[in-house]
Amino acid sequence: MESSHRNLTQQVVHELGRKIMQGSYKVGDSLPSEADLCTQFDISRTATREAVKMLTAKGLISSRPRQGIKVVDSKHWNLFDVDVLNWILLGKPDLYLLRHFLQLRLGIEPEAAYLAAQYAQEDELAAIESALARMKDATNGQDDTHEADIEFHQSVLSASNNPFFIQLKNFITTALKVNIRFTNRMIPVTVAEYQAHVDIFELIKNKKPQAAFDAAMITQRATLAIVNEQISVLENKAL
Amino acid sequence: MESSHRNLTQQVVHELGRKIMQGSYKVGDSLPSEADLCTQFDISRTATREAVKMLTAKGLISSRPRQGIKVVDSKHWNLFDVDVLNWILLGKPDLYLLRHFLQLRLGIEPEAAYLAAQYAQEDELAAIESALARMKDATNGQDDTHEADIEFHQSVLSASNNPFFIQLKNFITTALKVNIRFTNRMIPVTVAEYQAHVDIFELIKNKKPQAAFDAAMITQRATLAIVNEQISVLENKAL
DNA sequence: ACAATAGTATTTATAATACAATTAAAAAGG
DNA sequence: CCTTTTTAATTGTATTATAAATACTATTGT
Repeated sequence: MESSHRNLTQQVVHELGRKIMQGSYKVGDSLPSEADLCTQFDISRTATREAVKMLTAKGLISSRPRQGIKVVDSKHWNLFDVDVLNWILLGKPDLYLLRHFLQLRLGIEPEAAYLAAQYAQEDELAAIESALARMKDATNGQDDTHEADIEFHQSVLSASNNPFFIQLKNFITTALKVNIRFTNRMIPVTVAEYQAHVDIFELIKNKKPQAAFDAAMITQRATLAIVNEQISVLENKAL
Repeated sequence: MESSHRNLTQQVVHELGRKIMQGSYKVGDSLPSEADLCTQFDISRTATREAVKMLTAKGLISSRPRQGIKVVDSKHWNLFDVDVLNWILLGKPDLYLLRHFLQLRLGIEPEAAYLAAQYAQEDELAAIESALARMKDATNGQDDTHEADIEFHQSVLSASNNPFFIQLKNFITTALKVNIRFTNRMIPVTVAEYQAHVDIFELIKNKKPQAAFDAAMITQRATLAIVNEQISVLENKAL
């Protein structure tokens, strides 16, 4: 038990949530009944039921008398919930999932840059700049590459001053982590990548929404194109 | 009680969730203790605790011994949860909220159209076309204007074949409903609006991703510009 | 044989009670 | 004044009992 600092309910939520998102329990499958879960986890019905309710609240399962506890259709899953996203990450993300993440990032991030260029306050600009400084250090191996990258994208979302974009920080963070799994480079951020980020920041700072949008869009489309290419190579090999 | 068909826990979840999103309980405020909630709703601790756990799972509250039950910072709220969105709708959405909704729609919908143009299957195209037919009927007063509009936007998201975009159907639906509150026209869809939707559909059907993206983007930017104008009129009046 | 009805058993829903664990705040001690 | 200890408030967990919902089965009437 690496996570005994959390209470019983939370541990069970985590365990069951993980299994559902990993596919151990598939859509339509029944989970063990309350009684069985109690014995399996060796906990009271109280804790079990509270865990079931939390997973129900996240849209993963339903629970009705006589029918039992079932995994509901994935269209009901709250994919933007921070826990659900982490459980996705604990699974085995494939290239198709990475593509899905990138496709939505393509929708969100250029527009976030646009809004940041319109609405960013001084302190929010400073936060982006601070992330950039960490990225520069990372090119010299003095800071963590991936963390700095994540911080940059998060700070742009914050600067949008839109609560919906801010809520999507979880999503973007997870998307970046999935990306890291695949690129899997231990090498530092390249100078070119760093410069692309600096360019976006400058456009935000100088209040050029459309230019910031375009700059973000171009780099995102390029990344997506690479993944699309990888997928078609893979699919041609499979024939 | 208009909603006694739901079980006790769900009723309490709804009641408390609504109050939080309406601002009756503000960020940082304490909710009544478990014991007080039991007496207020005249239910057992079991039902109360399960409701608290569900709201915790949706990121609205935290619950710790001695500290009690508190509304957490709004950046933790799962704003894309279908219940949370409905509670937002039950509040008093203002123009700023409408703008926030439109800003994210601007990110999502053009890209959804782009993906639909790439990946839509026959049946998904048929679904979009069916929504368009309802919109056309609506221009003649033979169908509900707003429902048909919502169906159109939902069917485009479905056609993206991306689970994240599909999950955002709740969000878009709520955004459209908020929009309806403000435009508040009982008049049928205008021919121009209908034609704009037809154009996007044609571009999706003919697999022109970039053109579909641009067409969706243009209409969305126009809508947002109107709201921005309304807000600046309002703010100038307030001086 | 078939359909409608009633009965049965399984599972979750709710309640009530007891005690444990946590922790913020008060009290005690230096 | 600062640190430590105690206290009390609140949630966390367990147990037991009963109610409600509902899928399945059996019965009954035609």
